[in-house]
Order: sequence, then C-alpha cells, then structure tokens
Amino acid sequence: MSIVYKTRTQLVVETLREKILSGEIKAGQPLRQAALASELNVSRIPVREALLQLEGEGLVVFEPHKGATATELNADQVDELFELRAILESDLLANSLPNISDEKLEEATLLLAKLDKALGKENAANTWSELNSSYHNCLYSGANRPQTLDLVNTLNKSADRYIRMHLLWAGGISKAESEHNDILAFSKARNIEAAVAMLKQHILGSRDEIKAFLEARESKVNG
Amino acid sequence: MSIVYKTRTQLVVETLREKILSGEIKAGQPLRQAALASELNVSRIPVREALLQLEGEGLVVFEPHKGATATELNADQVDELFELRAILESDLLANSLPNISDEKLEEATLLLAKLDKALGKENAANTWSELNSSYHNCLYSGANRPQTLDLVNTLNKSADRYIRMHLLWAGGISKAESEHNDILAFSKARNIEAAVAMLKQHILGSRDEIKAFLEARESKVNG
DNA sequence: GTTCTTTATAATGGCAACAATATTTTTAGG
DNA sequence: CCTAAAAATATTGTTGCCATTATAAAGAAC
Repeated sequence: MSIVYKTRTQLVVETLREKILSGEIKAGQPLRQAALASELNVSRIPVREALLQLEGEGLVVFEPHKGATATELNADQVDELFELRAILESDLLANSLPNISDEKLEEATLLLAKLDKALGKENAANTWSELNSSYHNCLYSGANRPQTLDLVNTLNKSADRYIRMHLLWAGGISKAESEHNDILAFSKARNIEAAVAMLKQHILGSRDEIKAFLEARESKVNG
Repeated sequence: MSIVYKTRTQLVVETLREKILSGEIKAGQPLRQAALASELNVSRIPVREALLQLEGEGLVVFEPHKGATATELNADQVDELFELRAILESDLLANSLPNISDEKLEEATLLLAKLDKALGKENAANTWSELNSSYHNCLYSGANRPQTLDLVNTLNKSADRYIRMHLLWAGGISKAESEHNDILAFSKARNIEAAVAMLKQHILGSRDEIKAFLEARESKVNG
C-alpha cells in the first residue's frame, strides 16, 4: 500500500466516493448518516464531514434536516458538465503544449499503452478511469495552472460515473482509443491547434453518446 | 430580515466568509476551532463543518492535525483565477445573449445604476461586490447553465477579496464603470462578439492591476 | 555551543450520550 | 376522502471525554 489514510474522514470520503462512482450507491439514494457510520465502524462526525466534502465535489447534495442524497444528473446537466470540461481542458492543453517536456510526453505514451491493455480486462472501469485521468493530467502538466487542473479533476469526478456507465454499456469506447492516439501524436508534433481540436472532439463525442443513452433512459421512464 | 439562517453551520459559514472577505481575518491567519466556537457561541462541530465548506470555496485550507488557515493567493494564483473567470464568463455571456430577455437587460441596467451610486459611499466594497455579482449573473441568465454559473460564483468568492482590496487601494475602479456600460450596450445591441471582448478586457484588465499591486507588495516583503 | 533526542503542550481528530429541531408518517376526526 | 393532530424518524447541535498528532521546549550527548 502506497497511500496511508490519515484521518477517518478522508477514509470515509474515499470509500463513499468509490461506492457512488461504481454505482453501488445509486443516484438519488438517500445516505443515512447513522447507517453509514455503523457500516464503516466510525462515528457520525467523520461521516458528516465526508458527506460535506463530497458535496463540494458535486457527488452529493445536502438538504437541511432532510439529509444527503447521491446526486443524479439528467441529460442536460451531463451536457453542461462535458461542455465545461471541453472548455477547460482545451485551455489547459493549449497552454501546456508549448512548455511540456519530452519526458512527460513519453510518460503519456506509456500510460496510453496501459490504458489500451486495461480495456479488455476484468473490472476495466475502475482502473480505466484512474489511468485515463493520469493520461490527461500528464498532457496538461506543462500548463502550470494548478487551480484549473484541480477544478478539472473535480469535474471529472462527477463525469466519471457517466463515463463508467458508458464503458459498461458500450463495452468500451471504440473511438476513444484512436482519439487518444491522435491527441498524443499531434502533441508530440507540437501541433497545438490540431491537438486541441481532437481533444475537444474526444470530450464532446463521448458527451453525445452518453447524452443519447441518458435521454433514451429518461424517455423510457417518463413515457 | 429576508433571510433566516436555518442551521448554525450555515450561520458560521456566512460569518466566517464575510470576515475573510472583509479582511478582518487576514490571509495566512490560523483559524482556531475552539476560539471561533466560543466567539460565535456554538460548539466546535458547526465550526469544523463550516471550515470544510469554506475549504470547498477555496477561502480556507485544511491540513490534518494542523488546522485551518485562511488562504493567501500570490500573484500567479490571482493571475490564474482571473484567467479562469475570463474563460468561463465569456462562455456564459456568449451563450446567454442569444436567449436573454429584454426584462433581464432592463434589470441589469438598474443594477448598474445602483452600482455607480454605491461607488462613492461608505463601506462601498461590501455592497459593491454584491451588486457586481448580481449584475454579472443577470447578464448570464440566458445561458441556462446552472452548473457553470455556480462555478463562476464560487470562483468569484475567492476573487472578491482581491477586488475589494483593489477598490480600497485604487479608491474605485475608474475603468470598471465605463466597461460595465459598454458590455451592457453591446449586449443590448446583441453584438455578441463585441460584448464578449469587452467582458474579457474588463476581467483581464482588473487582473493586471491587482497583479501589479500584489507583485509590488511581494517584492517589498522579500527584498 | 551545537545538534539530536526526549518530553511537554496545545491543537485537532474522534467518540458517545443526550437534547433540540425539522420532517415524515401515522392516526384520529370530520 | 380529506384534514389536522400526534407519534415516529432523522438530522442537527451540545457537552464532556479521550486519542492522536504536530510543534515547541527542555535536556543530554558530543
């Protein structure tokens, strides 16, 4: 184990986040503090504080005296979320490429290889999202914009759930592989415009597919 | 009183945020839970939870077992913060203008008038930032992007401290008034490109002035 | 005198039991 | 069947206590 959890609150945050992202805790489901506390063998205080942190990440909503529920995004909200990602990540990539080191590009190449291998395997979704995040962060490392990077990573925690769903539903994103390769190739060639355009297409493309799936599900529920 | 605070945590959040933004709690200053609790006549739990929420807003940082401190942004971080605002608010305005109603534009005109009147008066900074936020939100109301709007408002809570500092230091932003008028005029004329360009100039212009001030202060401290 | 270790000390992290407050559900009455 | 009071449920908040950790002070070794 490389990571040692210091406080119980952080441990609860990690546990609950993973449960929400994996779908074990379904969207819209109320999160009872007492139940979670006894389930995780902690008192209510770390649970409450963890829920507050998750609210900051957008995975949970708090209503005074009603309690916390896992957030559920509708098609419109997913649309907006991915639009935000597209804007911010494009900006990061455009600012990163002029400064990024060759070592980082090499690192990205290695991560991409791992990513491809992970796609076929068992519980692909878990490892995939982690590697995907590392890959993207690697490409943005030259931007020297820590706050924007933080923000993008927070947004990605919300988006992750839907990306996983997409992975499970479509059995893997066919285009993602080639798009990732294209982004990296353009980056290595220092072709900023093309790389950014491909990144945008990559994000907005997955948005379209996920949105279509959600809309189909919503119409089934309502009609 | 129109607003009734429901939970003590929310009350503590509001109180502490105002103290940080107004400068009563200085950046870098450690925030002792026990001291705050007794000062505000609450127990430590609401204080802890409030500090966690403020951390989510970027006004406070938590270090395990060390405690919370009010965040201090250096010139680079302010730079990045305003850059982020420029990107996101430009996008909001561009998406809002095609759909915004005439009523909202009228509302913005009224807010702008109030804003101008507020500049000369006593504690201008407090009312100014509130009106300024309302004015901008009004212009973005047509975008129909609640998450982005939330995000921008959160970022503005961090930026607010520096805008207030700027106001006090420069005795009022000379250009802001005319820029606000220009943005509104272009918006009414539905000239999206010009309105967005002016907005960007408005945000990045204040960034430059604030950054210059911070850099001067930093070099004075270090040398 | 300097450096390293040890020991205090102060602050945060965490738990348990209880009181209060708000919401939801149940029950009673019309 | 609808409405209002009452009970049940869950969150919110307080107090007191102890554990854990980081920082600072004191002491020992060189």
